[in-house]
Amino acid sequence: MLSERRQRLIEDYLKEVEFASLEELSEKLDVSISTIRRDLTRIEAKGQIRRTHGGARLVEQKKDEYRFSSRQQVESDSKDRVGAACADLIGPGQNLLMDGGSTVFAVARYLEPKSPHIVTNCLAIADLYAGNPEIEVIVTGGVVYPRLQVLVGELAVYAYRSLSADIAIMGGGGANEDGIMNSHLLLIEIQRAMIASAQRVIFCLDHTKIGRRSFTPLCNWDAVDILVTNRGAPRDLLQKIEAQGVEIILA
Amino acid sequence: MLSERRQRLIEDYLKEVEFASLEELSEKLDVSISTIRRDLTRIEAKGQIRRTHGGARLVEQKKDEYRFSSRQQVESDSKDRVGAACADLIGPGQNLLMDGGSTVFAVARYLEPKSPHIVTNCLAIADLYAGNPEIEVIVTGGVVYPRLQVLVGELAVYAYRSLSADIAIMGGGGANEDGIMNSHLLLIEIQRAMIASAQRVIFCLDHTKIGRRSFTPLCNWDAVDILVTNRGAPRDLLQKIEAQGVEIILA
DNA sequence: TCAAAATTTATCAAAAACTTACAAAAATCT
DNA sequence: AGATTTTTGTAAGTTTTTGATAAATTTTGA
Repeated sequence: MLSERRQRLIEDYLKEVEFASLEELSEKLDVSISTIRRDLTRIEAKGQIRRTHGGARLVEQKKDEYRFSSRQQVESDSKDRVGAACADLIGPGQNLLMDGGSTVFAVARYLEPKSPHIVTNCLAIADLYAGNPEIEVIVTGGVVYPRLQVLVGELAVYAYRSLSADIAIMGGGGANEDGIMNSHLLLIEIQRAMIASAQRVIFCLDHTKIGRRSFTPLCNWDAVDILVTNRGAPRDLLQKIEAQGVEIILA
Repeated sequence: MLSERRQRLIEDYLKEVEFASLEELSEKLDVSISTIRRDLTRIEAKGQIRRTHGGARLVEQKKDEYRFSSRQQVESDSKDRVGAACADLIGPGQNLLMDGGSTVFAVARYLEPKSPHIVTNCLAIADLYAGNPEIEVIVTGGVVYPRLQVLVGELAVYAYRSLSADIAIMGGGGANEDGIMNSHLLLIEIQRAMIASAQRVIFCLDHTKIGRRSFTPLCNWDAVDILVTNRGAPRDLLQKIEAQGVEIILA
């Protein structure tokens, strides 16, 4: 049986029963438990289900308001892998500052098991965990920037300035050997406040962003502790970045 | 058995019987008391149940204002009419402060033609117009109050305090001839800041709220300019409120 | 109020489940 | 057909969950 066909069947089955154990799926589809594990990991990356000890459960679908309709689709596989790899770096109960943007949102989707404390100016992230009492979410406040569904302006900057956190998880519009760039001054103002308030700074940029230019310089690599990206990013550029003291993680 | 499946079963069982002892659950699910304890602790963290000595009981659902999903259905027709009537009071381009709660959300749904400027601590309202460039939405910031979809705490109060607006549109848990009440101190703190920053104060309370008590007094009728409610509210009570200088609008 | 009984919390070893690494099998490409 | 890539199953080591027990706490009943 083709793996893709099998994964489709698993999804369908989970939509019926909500939960399934690995053993149950293994018997039903007549493949080993390991194969089921791998399948579930892949399906999870697409966001439809969530793995648990011993099985998997269906993720209740949120309203489609936050679908990042245009961009998320394009490189969603890369973003997902970067998101999962970045989430691995987070310890349980840490204080996180989280940016807007689809890549950072992909990180957020994998954070549930870490029970983090999240401060964000991204409405989608706030919504993601709004009903989950195990995860404390603080929203910065600010003016809603319609295109990106993030909060910008004085209130947002004020909120980030007035606290300190373990880690800032950020995205960007592009990066080259000089540093990171983003598309809008309003966003940069906020990201600078985040960098200033966090002990460690992690940037998540899928491979399409590495080597791409954007409008305004945000910061140079001195300010960055870790860069999470995925295979496909130009090797030579990554080496130049690494030489500037940035730890690079390839998903 | 999967731990997550077991926890779901415990929830379901408690919804039937309201209370169950540890021993009872242990036998029924065929796991040790220790395991049941751990399960209950986890379920409690989600807010569905409360542990007691020797067992656990279902948490009685609050019948107050701030409870979206379930409550919204029940009196949605009343709330809708109140919402539409309140929206009629708003002029184009006015600055509004908007509370959380399902009745105020109903108002928000009718506001689009007015192109208002909205300041809110309610995530649902922020979502509603997040993609609409014609309506400026400012989010106050604050800690997400789980499953109520509102932001509370210092940041929210700070945001409301630091600006002024034409109208505050608010909800509440109940009202009688002495004034308006709500269910939680955190909410009251915020509502008081809203009242202080708005020129006019409009309360939207469907008929089930008029004459009902809630936990904590919020304000008396002096602070209120307009009360929007619907037919079905007790006449004598409305007259007493009107006598205190409140304009009453019956949807 | 005190002491006995019951319940909870903390701790630890065993069992179950997870991850990673690697070799065999299947599928795809040249 | 032969080489390369992808997929699958197995095995070793790690983590999580579970059940049992002892110490601390709360409740009960005189």
